[in-house]
Amino acid sequence: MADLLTIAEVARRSGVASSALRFYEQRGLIASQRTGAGHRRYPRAALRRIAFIVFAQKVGLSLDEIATELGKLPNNRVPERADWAKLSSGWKHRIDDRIAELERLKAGMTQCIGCGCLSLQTCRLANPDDRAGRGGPGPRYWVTGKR
Amino acid sequence: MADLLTIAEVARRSGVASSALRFYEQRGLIASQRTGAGHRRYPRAALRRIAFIVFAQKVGLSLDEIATELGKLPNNRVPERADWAKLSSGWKHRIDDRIAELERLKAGMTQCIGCGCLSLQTCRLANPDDRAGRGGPGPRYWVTGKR
DNA sequence: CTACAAGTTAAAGTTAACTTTAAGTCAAGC
DNA sequence: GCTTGACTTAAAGTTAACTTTAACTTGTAG
Repeated sequence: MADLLTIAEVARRSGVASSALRFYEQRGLIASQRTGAGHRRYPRAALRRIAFIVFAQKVGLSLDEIATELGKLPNNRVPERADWAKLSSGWKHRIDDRIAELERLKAGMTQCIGCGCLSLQTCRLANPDDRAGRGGPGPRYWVTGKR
Repeated sequence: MADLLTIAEVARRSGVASSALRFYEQRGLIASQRTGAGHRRYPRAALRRIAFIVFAQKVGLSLDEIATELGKLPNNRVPERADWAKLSSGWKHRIDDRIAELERLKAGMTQCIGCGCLSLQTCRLANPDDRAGRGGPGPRYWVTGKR
């Protein structure tokens, strides 16, 4: 078992496609050594870094945010357990916020829709951040960005 | 106060941009009458339909799915409270699934990362649907589609 | 020596949900 | 008669996160 992994091996073991790995490298999320032929070789530690990326995505972080997080890791040594735990410590709040929003929506299904008040103007459940209140063109509205 | 609303009025009252309303109409999610000049006019009931769309999006439905749901409404009369409630009854399960996934991720932050097992191969938290197990090129993988 | 599998790059394509732009119509006010 | 504001359409642009494609290079097996 070699110490360095090919891109195909990393793809198989992480479940992340080779094309995605190249894309991550291009975005600066991961790095690789090169063989004489220009082929990528990954140290075993890369797998954990990739796992972190997948995990963070599930939590809802964008690749830009993940890149920022990864930038906080020490670059003079291989990160250890405490380093990873430190990065993910802030996620709890984010997850809780999202769960709270979903709970609110769930309550709204029976209460808001049930009572017939399904109106964006008045209903705080459908319109918690007073979306209807914004005037002017303003910044581009992204549904995914709102999540 | 007129019985029919212009697109600007509907946009202001719903918080949904005019361009989005036209887009929804193009997608068959909403409909409008036209004046002699070809301008759109909306009956008051359209506001509730639009509110439903916004609400459904927050729950996580795609516009395609919402279109399907809206197709289940009676078309021989204006839908009433019971009709709307019926449509949204199935959302609870969906919301609960998503909440469960988030809870799992939250637990994984302290357990999985904390214990140092952050590995896509072995960890059921980061890899609940055995993502790493899929072989071959397979269908296109969309992060958003997995949510 | 020739196949073949596996790797490389750059550039273009994909998806959802809209927004922006360009070019034009129409009624009302001055 | 002309400007203004609100509206129309069709088509192209935007964003994130990748995938696909095309053209090419390398190491290894036979």
